[in-house]
Amino acid sequence: MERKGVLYNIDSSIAAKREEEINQEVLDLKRSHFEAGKIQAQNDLSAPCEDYLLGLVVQESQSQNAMFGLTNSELHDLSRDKCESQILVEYNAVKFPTAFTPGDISNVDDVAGFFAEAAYSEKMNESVIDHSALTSKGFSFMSNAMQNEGQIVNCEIFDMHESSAISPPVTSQTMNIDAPLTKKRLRKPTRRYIDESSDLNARRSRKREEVSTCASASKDKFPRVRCQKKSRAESTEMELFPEESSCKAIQVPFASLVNEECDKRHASNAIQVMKAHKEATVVNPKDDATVPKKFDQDGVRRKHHRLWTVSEVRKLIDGVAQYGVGRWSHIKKLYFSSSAHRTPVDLKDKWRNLLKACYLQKQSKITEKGKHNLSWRPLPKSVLHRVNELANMHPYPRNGRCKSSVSPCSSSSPLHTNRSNIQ
DNA sequence: CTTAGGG
DNA sequence: CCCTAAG
Repeated sequence: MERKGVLYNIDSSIAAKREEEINQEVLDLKRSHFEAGKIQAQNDLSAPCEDYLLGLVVQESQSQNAMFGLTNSELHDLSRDKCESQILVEYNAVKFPTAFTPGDISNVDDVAGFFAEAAYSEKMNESVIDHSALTSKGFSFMSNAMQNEGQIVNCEIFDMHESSAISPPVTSQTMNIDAPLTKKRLRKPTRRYIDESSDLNARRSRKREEVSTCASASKDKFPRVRCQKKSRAESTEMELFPEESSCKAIQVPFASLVNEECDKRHASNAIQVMKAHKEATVVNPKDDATVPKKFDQDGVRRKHHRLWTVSEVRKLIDGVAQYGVGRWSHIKKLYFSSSAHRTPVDLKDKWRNLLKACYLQKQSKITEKGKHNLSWRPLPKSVLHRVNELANMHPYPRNGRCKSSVSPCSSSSPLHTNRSNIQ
């Protein structure tokens, strides 16, 4: 208020006294207008004020303006500010001690309706309308005026439509006041339910609950709905993201697991096809497809199926070529040290599967059937060829003889050393 | 702990 | 991939 400073500089006592007089006049007039029901909206609130101030200023212009050196517009602004703020602050001080601040009322659509409703709410001393309801209404009102997100978030039990739909007639206010109350009574257990469900889910180490900062009108309905309905979609969506590198426990319902496995198989097939395409020329694409593991509810039941990439298969083949079949731990240390998964047992199983695939491929080649099994089709022919060679050179212990007979020393390049001893 | 083998 | 027996 620099103008006030100007006033005080000129003559503090006179200025203060004159200001008080002006404010008092404004307040009295405004109150009389309001109580007479003439003020019903923001337009009505400001219009009489300005009209009055115009007259006041005109009147003042002869005496006070000359004295204080104030222009008409300055005085007009000064008085109008006080007119708008103080009268409302006074009312708010009575009705809503904490809900209002001066100046927030500028966008109010229906002042009279709001005040009338407030008065009605105050009249009802039933326990149903507790102080929180009143306060929340006040906050809601203010939020509506300010369009402030933070305020709206704080006011959780409020429906914006009801506020904007409030109309001056007192008869309709019972409906307006009853609707939020019933909703509130219904929503309270909802919140508890949300907490409980979220705790339950957290205890099952499943999904996290997102805090919704949405400021929409019906946001109060969202948490419960999302908490229940979103679980299915969100669970599948969450597993698509790699959690921690250690693949800590995430549990999924069995149905979800199955479906996702199917989806992953398709996706990985596409990836493998691409890799096979690349593999023709490129050496080793560094691609450990980060597929999250799956665990069962009781703990580490089953890792999610991590599909073997072509590069992994090649690494495995190289390892087998170098160390021989059966020394899976060594192969794992040398070739799969980077990947935490792929235990030696996994390598062994994969090798077994590779041999099986190779055998099936040979069989299908013999029968000359065009239909290939989809499971091993994405494997490039070079890989299968090498598997075949290694299968001949290092026959699987179960099928062939003992492995020591064929792999006495780690032959670095087993390309030509394969005699057709045992298929 | 590692490996082989069945499921 | 999981589980287990055997070394």
